[in-house]
Amino acid sequence: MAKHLDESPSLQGANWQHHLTVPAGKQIATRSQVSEDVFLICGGWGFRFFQLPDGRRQILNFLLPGDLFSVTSVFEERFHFSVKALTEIQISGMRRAEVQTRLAGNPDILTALAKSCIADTEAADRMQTALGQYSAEERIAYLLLHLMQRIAARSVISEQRYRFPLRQQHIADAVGLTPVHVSRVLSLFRDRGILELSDGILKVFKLPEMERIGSLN
Amino acid sequence: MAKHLDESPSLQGANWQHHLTVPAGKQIATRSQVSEDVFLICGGWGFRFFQLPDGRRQILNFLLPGDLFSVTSVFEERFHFSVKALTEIQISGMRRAEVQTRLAGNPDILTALAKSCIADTEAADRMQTALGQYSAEERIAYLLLHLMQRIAARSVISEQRYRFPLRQQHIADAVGLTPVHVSRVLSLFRDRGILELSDGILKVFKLPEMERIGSLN
DNA sequence: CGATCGGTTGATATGAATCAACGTGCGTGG
DNA sequence: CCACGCACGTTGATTCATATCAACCGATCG
Repeated sequence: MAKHLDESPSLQGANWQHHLTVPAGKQIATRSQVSEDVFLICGGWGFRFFQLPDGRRQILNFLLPGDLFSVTSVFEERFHFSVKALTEIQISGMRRAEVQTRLAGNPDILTALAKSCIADTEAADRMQTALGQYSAEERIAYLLLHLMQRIAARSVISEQRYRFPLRQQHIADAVGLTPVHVSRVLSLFRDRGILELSDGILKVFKLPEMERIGSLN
Repeated sequence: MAKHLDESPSLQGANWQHHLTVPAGKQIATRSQVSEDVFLICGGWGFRFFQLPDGRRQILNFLLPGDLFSVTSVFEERFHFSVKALTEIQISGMRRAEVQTRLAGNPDILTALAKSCIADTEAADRMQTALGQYSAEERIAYLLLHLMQRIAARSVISEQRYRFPLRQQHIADAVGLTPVHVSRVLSLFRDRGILELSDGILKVFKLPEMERIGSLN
């Protein structure tokens, strides 16, 4: 990645940090790739995934503004996953060495990282549970609820209308179903008046019903 | 937990750390429980899991000697998961406050925690991929391979014979299948001469074949 | 000796995958 | 401006993988 960046020498003293904009659909990082930088999402959506040799792909999570690609990249120079832009996306890269020296001198950063680690671990555990134990309906409801929470934490939402840039293929790859089955389940939810998802907008009509289906307690 | 421990006042100055032995099958920690301690497995096997209200259970991972229950417990006093002893188990509990003060003064501890976090995250990502994308055979082969690696990292193994205390129910709960299907798949592996699993011993006859089935690349 | 637990096996049911066709909107190039 | 291709979603028919239900076995234990 770092190779492509505009070093922006005009901002003197800031060469440990850089920003860039990536178009929708572009792959940003690849498994096994080594990078000197720790990346943060500043705007737009991305996702982290594993690509299997036979074409199957598992989306591990979606990256929203404020997310690091992964807490692990603060310590590990090699990605163990790939990352793609879902929408056009702004990312900020910071030199790992710089992040680490700041970390050593500033306990607040450690606290922030720890918080992030806790949140990621819990989210991963819950998703693992959803994939291992849940039916198709439950998984999809769970994914939507989880993303709604994350969206709502970042922007005010009204009338249960969420900007929602995932295609059905992304939902499928995240919850381990085929796109056609995702389509069927979403149609079912629509028919039952629970929610509607189209044109990048998710509208929720029966939140309690949705929680009954997809909440992981 | 801490309530039950023998405070062992004979070891003066060591009241920030204590050890205990737990019998097989006993639950050690429960979701939402608060603890002052960070726990480490010293001997035996345990597992971390989510219990769903309807009885379903997802085993998140298995805990082997040297493992913390979770890196997150160093920072978070509340467990977001439950833990059970699989075999009889020895665990060591350390006061979180003490761990944190040591952490502040000793970068080696931070490095160790970071390593552990990286390993856990990668393992979780891989397991998530297995659950989302893999067939029954692939999942079981993957789980066994993963555990074999972890066992081999802790003790010399010879002749591809592993001490393996899981019941089929545990395998089922870890990979999201029913015990009867686990039985069928294991029988199939046995019939094909790939491996044999019984009496707490896993014997692997065709490692390459197993890796062909269950390796996550 | 009966009860319980863990595993095996067979018959059947079911949820999701697969295969295929079709519709719609959209961008692109003629 | 139109025609075409392509991405995305929908729907129907069928297949397939795994779950469910049930019976049974052997070992272990009180």
